[in-house]
Parts: sequence; structure tokens; C-alpha cells
Amino acid sequence: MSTTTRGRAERRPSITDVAKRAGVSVGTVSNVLNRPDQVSDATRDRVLVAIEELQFVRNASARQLRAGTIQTVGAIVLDIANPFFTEVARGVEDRLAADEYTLMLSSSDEDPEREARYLRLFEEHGVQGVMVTPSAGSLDTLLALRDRGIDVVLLDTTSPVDDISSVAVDDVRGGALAIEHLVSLGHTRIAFINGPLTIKQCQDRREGVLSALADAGLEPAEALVEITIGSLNADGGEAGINELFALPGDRPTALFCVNDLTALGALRALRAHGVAIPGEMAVVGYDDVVFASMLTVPLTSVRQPTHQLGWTAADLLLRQRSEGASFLHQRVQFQPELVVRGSSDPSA
Amino acid sequence: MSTTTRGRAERRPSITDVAKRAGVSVGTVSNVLNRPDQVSDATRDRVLVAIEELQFVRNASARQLRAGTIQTVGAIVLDIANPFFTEVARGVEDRLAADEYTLMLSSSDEDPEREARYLRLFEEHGVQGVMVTPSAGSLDTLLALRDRGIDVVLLDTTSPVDDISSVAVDDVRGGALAIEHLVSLGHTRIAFINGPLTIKQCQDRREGVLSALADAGLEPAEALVEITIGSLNADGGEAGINELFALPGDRPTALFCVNDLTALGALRALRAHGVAIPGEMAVVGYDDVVFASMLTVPLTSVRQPTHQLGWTAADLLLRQRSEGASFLHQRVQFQPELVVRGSSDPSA
DNA sequence: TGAGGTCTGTGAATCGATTCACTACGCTGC
DNA sequence: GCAGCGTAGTGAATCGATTCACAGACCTCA
Repeated sequence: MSTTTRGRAERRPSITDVAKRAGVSVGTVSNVLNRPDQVSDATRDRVLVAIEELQFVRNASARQLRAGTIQTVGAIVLDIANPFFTEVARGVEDRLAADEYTLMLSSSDEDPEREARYLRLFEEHGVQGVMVTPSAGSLDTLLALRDRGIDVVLLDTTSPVDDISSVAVDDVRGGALAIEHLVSLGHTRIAFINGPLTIKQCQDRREGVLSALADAGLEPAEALVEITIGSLNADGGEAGINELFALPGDRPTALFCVNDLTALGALRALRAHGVAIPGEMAVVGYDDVVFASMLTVPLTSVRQPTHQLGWTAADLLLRQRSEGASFLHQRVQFQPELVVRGSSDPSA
Repeated sequence: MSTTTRGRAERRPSITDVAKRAGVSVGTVSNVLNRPDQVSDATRDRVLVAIEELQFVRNASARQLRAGTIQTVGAIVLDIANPFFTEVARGVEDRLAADEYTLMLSSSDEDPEREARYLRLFEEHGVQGVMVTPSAGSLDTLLALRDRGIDVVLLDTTSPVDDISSVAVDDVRGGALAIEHLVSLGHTRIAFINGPLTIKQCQDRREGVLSALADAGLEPAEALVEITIGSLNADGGEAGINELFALPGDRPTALFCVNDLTALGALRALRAHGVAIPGEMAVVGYDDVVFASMLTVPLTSVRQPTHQLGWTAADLLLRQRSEGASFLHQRVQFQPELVVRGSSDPSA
């Protein structure tokens, strides 16, 4: 295909090079690229030939510098390796594609510093808006970002302020659903493997856990064994179980994991410890990821509308952008749903 | 934190605004940002105060335009939602971080057009190199890219040409491992749910399948039932099984799926059809993803060194960059490993 | 006293694409 | 014969950060 090889050191051809080669002005080349119908057929062809010969590729930096903005938004999720977030991201992409926006996707790995770094990177690159699953304390940063003209929508968490929109699932209800279910099965001593409370989802689910316990007349101090892990993945879940089993006192008969990835690791560790599920330990996860129903013991889980979550967040962001000052900020909240399977209920 | 609100329409402050406010020249502001020790303490403080007051954020486009290049490489994988690729991406990131490079990650979804679009996007943005799991026919594009000074490393596929490096796992061997295993268990009629042969991995694994059958003295026409699916995920696997069950003739007693996600869907469909595993159908997957060992019937799978795959690809890319013309292109190939579990071998 | 050196800071030139006021040309119609 | 108009194409100005040759201030030492 290409016969001319350009050495590493040579600089890539610019619009000026194309113009020279085609014997036209830079303005005309730009017109060929952006308003082809304003150029005569003969000239357009000459320019296109020159572009082809020089293997010209537009310089996005120069373009953006002049334009000032790009049709791009950024998204920062907690963990790109978690199927829950990839499904959410897919929802975001689907909505963005309709308006020809591009997505810059990053994972904060639940680290506020990484989150801040990516936010800055996005801003430096001139994105029009960001969707963030924020860590605690980043609200000020986000408000400042908004004040600098970059639209912000919170993803998978409810906005604490009125002038930033959010799309979330009722995590308090979700946590309560899990515990109500376990309590209804007769469990009175329940382990809860949770992430750090700096993550809003963890905090909310915990609140649901506590309120459900209270509703059931159970005292958290006796009924609940809380284990806090550092990362919400399979390794974290495994570590959580090992920590639980190292504790003195009565072992709980039920376990609620803050997400399915964690539950997967917990199940792995429980198996290693030779614990029967749900006989000796009933287990409930959260997210209902694709493999939850297919595990050795199918996992009871709290399901969330992932694709819709992402789609709606992107939709809010784009509408905020287009409607400007008339846009009404809103907190969209979806309801979670408990899917009962064998890991908690032998009859399921 | 921020008290001054900037309206949407106002343009963001530039280095010139900062300079004016601090009563210095733009050169000095730039020095504060890039060579702080060349500026006196008093001046530096004045500038930093101005930056804080104006909420100044560097404009990445202007920066890159001047610099000509950025410490960024792009990667395009087949499916970001596949745990295999997220693990590979993690390996890439880990290597890049050491040299303070950033990663732009995209998923081609096995679509050559999407792949081409992202390649162009990366190029326009001035990345220094790309790692690609290419689709068929994109070699010319990649060679041209390389000729334009952008380093290319093929990811998870062996390079067909001597002057482009690649990092891969021996997929032919992997396919053979799976079949040898099934044959050794006595299976003589095997279904193979594979993706389109335009995907090199699918083609290679198939080659391994055929060679292993030949070695076992089996005739593919009789011993092998090939099902081709469009997307290598759980839905594809489910569709594959439904297609298989709609076929006339003897039903195979074993199944090899081109990856674990596909196997997951296949298992789901097999369960729906009430098929006993491995009794009526032995199943082998590929990738040994995190949940493979935890399924209802633990999945026999071909394991690949994911993290190392990504790490090595990034390492080659960076070394190619730094060593320049003296760099020797190479094809790195890792060996896969069969992990036998209950889905194929009841005694496992 | 002045040559030479160090330390700070200056500001014009640069990167490449886009835009827009303007020119040139050809054509129509009176 | 020329005003008026539309079409095609021009090229200087612009976006914002970086760089670099240079200037000014101040000090040292012969």
C-alpha cells in the first residue's frame, strides 16, 4: 500500500505541506477537509491526491487548540475490571454515540489520587463533561470543575448537592433487601464484607444493612460482624473470609458481600475452608453480574439496571450541555431487585 | 473552596492571564510550571497565587502542539468486557507507569471498522505507539502507521512480518491441548464453538484443534462439529449451543469453546437443555478467567499468562521507542497450560 | 574601574488547523 | 459597457504553551 517510508525523525506532514504539494492555499485544504462542497471538483481532487501521497493525518492538538473544545466526555469508574462497570460503560457509550460524542474511560481503582489525576487530565484535554463515581472528599474538586464550565454528572451515587445531577440505584434499599432476605431465612448472626466507607456505595449499603437489622429487632453489636477490605474484588473477598475466620467467637451463619466480585473471592475462600453453602453459610452478593447464576452454588444477588444507569447518566450530561442554564438538575434513582438463588436459599 | 464562579461562556484562563495577574511575562509562568528552580522564590509564589486565584489549568492541546508528541500509547483490544483483556490491560499499564507513560485504551469489539477508527483517533492525537490485537486485513494499515513513525506491537497474536514485534501465546498449541485432553478422555465426536476466522486467535486455535484430531487419527469431517458465532461472549456461546442442538445427526459428547466467556454462555444453554456435564457433554474453555474455577461445574480451561502478556507488549513498545534503529524486532511467544477441572473430567 | 560571570526574567517566534475578510473571476441582465 | 452577484480561492490572524536568544541587575576579582 504505502511505498514511501518516512523515517522516525521526520516530522509528520502538515496542512501546509499538503497545500504546497497541491498548489493551493492552506485555507483551501481546510475547506476540502471541512466543507468539501465549497471547493470545485478539480481542486478537491488535487488536494485529496496530495493528502494521499503525503499520508497526511490531521493534528488533533492543533485542531482542538483552535476549536477550544472537543466532542468528548470523560468517565471515571471505580474498577474497569468489574463487569458491573463495563456494562455501565457500555450504556454510556451507546448514548454518546447517538450525539457523536467520544468517551474517555478510566478507572480510579477506588483511589482518590488516581481519580484526581484523571480529572485533571480530562480537563487539560478539554472534555466537555465528566461522569464520575466519586470517592469521598472529591465533591469540592467536582464543584470547582463545574464552575470552570465542565459539566458533571455523578454516576452510581446520589448527589449530595442540588446543582449537580446524579444517576444512582438505591443502595440503602439494596443493602436492606439483602439483609431482610437473610433475616427472613432465620439468620441472626450475619457477616458483612464491605469496602471502605469512603466509598458511598459501601456506606449506603451498610446503612441499609443496619436499618434492616433494626427493623428486624436485631442488635448490630450482636447480629453483625463487619469486615472491611481494601479492594472490592475477588482477592479482597478472599482476604475478608480469612479475616473473618481468624476472629474469635461464634461464626456467623450468613454473609453479605458488597459486590459479586468480592462474593466470588469469598466463595473461593469458603470452599477452601470446607464450609457448606448455604448450609453452614448463606451468601448474598450485589450486582448480579453475568456469571452469578452460573457458580458452583448460584449466587443470590441484588440486581441493578446497569446499562440504563450508564445510558441515563450520559443522557443527563448531554442534555445539560445542550439545554444550558434552563437545565434542571436532577437525582435519578433506580430501584434494585433481589434475585434469590441457591447460595442463600436451598429451595431456590 | 472555590468562591468565584466562572460562567459557561467565559473562556478558561491562559498562561497569559496568569502572567498579567502576577505581573510577569509568560515565559516566567512557563518556567514556574516546568523549571521551578530557575525562578526566584518571591516570583514563584506570586505566580502560584495567580494560578490558584484564576483556577488556571494547562491546556493540553497547546502543550502537545508545541511539543509535537506526548508520553502516551494506545491499545486496542478485542473486548474490554472480557476479563482476559482487562488483565492484559493491567499488565500494560503496570509497565507503562514505570516510564510515566499514559494509556489510551479502546475496544474494537472485533469490528475492523471500529479498530481503524480508533487507530486514526490515536494517530491524530499524536500517540507514540500502539498495541493492537488486529483483525484480518489491518496489517497494511499498521505497516503504514509504522512508516509514519508510530511504533506498533501486536498483542495476543503472532506477527506475520519480520519488522513488527508481537507478543502472543501459542494458540495453536492451546487449541491442541484442549482437543488432546478431550480425545484422551475417549471423545471421538467434538463440537467446537469458534469465532470468525478473521480473528487470528480463532484461526490458530482451530488449527490446533485440527492437528490434534489428525494426530489422534480422527477425521475432522466425522469427529468435529464446527459452530461459528459472531461475538465471543456469553450470548454468543448460548447461541452456539442452540445452533448445535438444532443440527441433525449424532450429538457430540464434548465441546471446546474458543474462550471462557463463550463457554459460560454455552454452559447456561446446556443447563437449559438439561444436559449433564461432563456426563453427556464434556466442556473445555479458554483463558482460565477468574470465575472459571467457581462455576457450577468448574470449567476446564487453557490458561494464558495474561498480565505478563500485557507487560511484555508494553515493554517491547517502550524499548523499541528508546532504542530506535538498533532495536531488534521480535516475536515473543508464551506457552499455554491446560487446567483440568470437573467440566471435562469427573475425577478432577 | 571594568571585564567576566551568575542569576532572573523577557518577549518574539513557533507548532498546525481553522476562520474570515477579502480578491479575482466569470456571468447575467439592463 | 458596466453594475451586481455568486462562486472559488487566498492568506493573515488566531488559539495557548514552550523555547531560546537576549537583556538587565548584581556580584567578584584583578
